[in-house]
Amino acid sequence: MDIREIARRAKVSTATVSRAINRVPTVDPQLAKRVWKVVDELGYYPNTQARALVLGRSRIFGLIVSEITNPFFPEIVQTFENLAVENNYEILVTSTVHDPKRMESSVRRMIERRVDGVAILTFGMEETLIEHLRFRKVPLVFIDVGPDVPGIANIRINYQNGIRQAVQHLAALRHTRIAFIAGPLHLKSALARREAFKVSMTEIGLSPELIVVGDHRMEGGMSALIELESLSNRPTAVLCSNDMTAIGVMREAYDHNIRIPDDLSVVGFDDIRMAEFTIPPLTTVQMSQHELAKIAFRALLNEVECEPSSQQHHKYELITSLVLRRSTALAPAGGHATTHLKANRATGSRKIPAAGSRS
Amino acid sequence: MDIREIARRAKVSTATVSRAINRVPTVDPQLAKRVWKVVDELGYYPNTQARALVLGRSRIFGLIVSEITNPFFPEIVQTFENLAVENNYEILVTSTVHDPKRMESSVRRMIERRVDGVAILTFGMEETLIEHLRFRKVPLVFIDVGPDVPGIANIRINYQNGIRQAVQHLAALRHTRIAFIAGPLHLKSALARREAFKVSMTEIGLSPELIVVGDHRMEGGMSALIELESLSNRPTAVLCSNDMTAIGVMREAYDHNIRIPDDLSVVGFDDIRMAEFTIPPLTTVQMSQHELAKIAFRALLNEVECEPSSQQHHKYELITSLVLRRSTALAPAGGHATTHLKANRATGSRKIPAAGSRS
DNA sequence: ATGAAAGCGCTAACAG
DNA sequence: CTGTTAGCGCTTTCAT
Repeated sequence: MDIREIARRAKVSTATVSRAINRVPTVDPQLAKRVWKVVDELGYYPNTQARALVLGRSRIFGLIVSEITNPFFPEIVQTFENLAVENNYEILVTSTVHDPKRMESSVRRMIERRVDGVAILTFGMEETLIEHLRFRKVPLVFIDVGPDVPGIANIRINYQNGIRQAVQHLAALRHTRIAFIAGPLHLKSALARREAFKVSMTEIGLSPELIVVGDHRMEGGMSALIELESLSNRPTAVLCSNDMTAIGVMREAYDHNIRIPDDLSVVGFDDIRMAEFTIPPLTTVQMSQHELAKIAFRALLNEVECEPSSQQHHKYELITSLVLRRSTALAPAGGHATTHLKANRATGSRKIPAAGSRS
Repeated sequence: MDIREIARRAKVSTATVSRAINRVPTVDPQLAKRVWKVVDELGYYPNTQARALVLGRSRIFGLIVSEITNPFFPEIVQTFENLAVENNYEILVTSTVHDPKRMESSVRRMIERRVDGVAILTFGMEETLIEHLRFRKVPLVFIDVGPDVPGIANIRINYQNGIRQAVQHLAALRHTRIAFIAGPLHLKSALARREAFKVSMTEIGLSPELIVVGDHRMEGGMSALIELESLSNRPTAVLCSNDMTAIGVMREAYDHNIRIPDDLSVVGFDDIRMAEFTIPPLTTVQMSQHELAKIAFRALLNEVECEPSSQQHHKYELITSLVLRRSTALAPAGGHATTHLKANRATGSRKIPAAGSRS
């Protein structure tokens, strides 16, 4: 069943069918109705591939993510898809799963399907692969790490804002020994977060010395906490480079009978959905996945639908900001309202040897 | 840059280029090499749309899920994609987000893009939409709820196995008042789980009377726990229709100072990734998302690549089974090793009024 | 073994 | 306003 069949049955030419379907205004309403009638009766759907072939535009946007199973991404994919549906686009999602081979195949598949644009929302990406896309003049949008060249939209993340809020929130809670668990330092995003922590601490006269490095996974958070707790000047609060790390910290704390937030305040970063569901609910720096996806999609759409003459600024920014939940409290050493809780807790045994002089 | 350009530069016909690229064995190795050289130099990638148009096969599989943000699905999408990449397929993922309009657009998009098959891994789906697909003879695979007609593969989920294990595990721990928090009962899957619970209880001489209904979301688990705790014969263990419900139960329990598993054992269903990360780690019935995706993909591939003559049985089964973590313990009323913990806990205040005679 | 040419389903000139 | 027709980039007979 193709456009010719419709034409035959409606007793018009294929051109008219095409025009009717695409709602070209100049077509006679009588004929249009006749066409639509047949279309509906037969349940005809135009073949998008053929259409793409002649139009030279596929109406597909590519979306490359690190891995869809990372809780940071599903929200992004969903928003991206919603926007795509609204605008009659299709999306082609691929995960790189941190594998160079997969990154390559991701890019290849995008090119083969002739996508109209690609959002690369991934942590780290081979520059050479990007060249393939650039070479073909495929509109691109990057998060955070994109090369700073014309024709490429970059979404800059303002890490400083949210991290400053987090640090100041903790400071206001009388914390002075605030630790930071960094992510893998070969990632620009992890590096940027750590730097933001350093300046935020320095700004308020605290020295950012308690920094250990994790891996942005729960395991890294778990071992980081152990490391931190074995220090002589243990922290009373810890800011994590992402939420999974914070979840690892809370899990390890649970195993060692360290109470969150009474004994230790913890703050995450990202605000993944799960952050609401942890015990206790996680106070974290939000980097809105919804906003991010929205900006990325708009950037792509803008690049595609507008003339290349109207070269937009190609600069987009995403602000981060703290969302308060229940994983932070007044510093325990201060002798405040939390004191009785501390006393209560003292009956529990902490399994990590206390090298320093807490309590 | 198209196949003609390659042909021109390699001084062969487009037919030869096509044959070389598709590794037709009869092509002269000399020529093939010449072609490949040009292809590599120019970075040529064949246009998949054009290819699909002439071949009549898109090499795209559709994957319809309820919502990608539901933690049950990302794992499935990832596995499905991995398999697709291995087999040179593309995937077109759409979420229905429980919206009839979106279900319709999902199906329409699948048809428009001429997918070679669709896996409908969703909870509930309009029958009429499925007709559109069937009408076009698109190979289909369903989870659990598919109509039992030829040409449609069905993945039957064996709920009974895992749920029986869960119930017997709880019973072995001396629990007798075992509650069940069901999912939305208009879903076949939720219904099946509840039925499995009923027979599992009955099998071992326990009456399945403590059943309340949730919504498969955290909120439902939270209010279900409140409901359960206000009963005169409060349960000592609760089996949940899915993991999100269990997480809601644990969260509500935390707020009311009910300790898991000391005061209340909880078991989930699904074994989503998050189940490992909860506090405490959740004992749950695993319904392997990895296996599910694998079966679905194989079913589709089988349907597409094999002659319709070799009508396979079209029946696939996924077994569920219990995975033990740390959210279950001996029933508190039994006077066992947990007693001292109970005494300890007694100092904490339970905010839900104790209507019955626990303690 | 290779090339010429037809055609996959659709849209957009162009003519009428 | 409508129809005829020439491609879009590719694969595949059918000749050679």
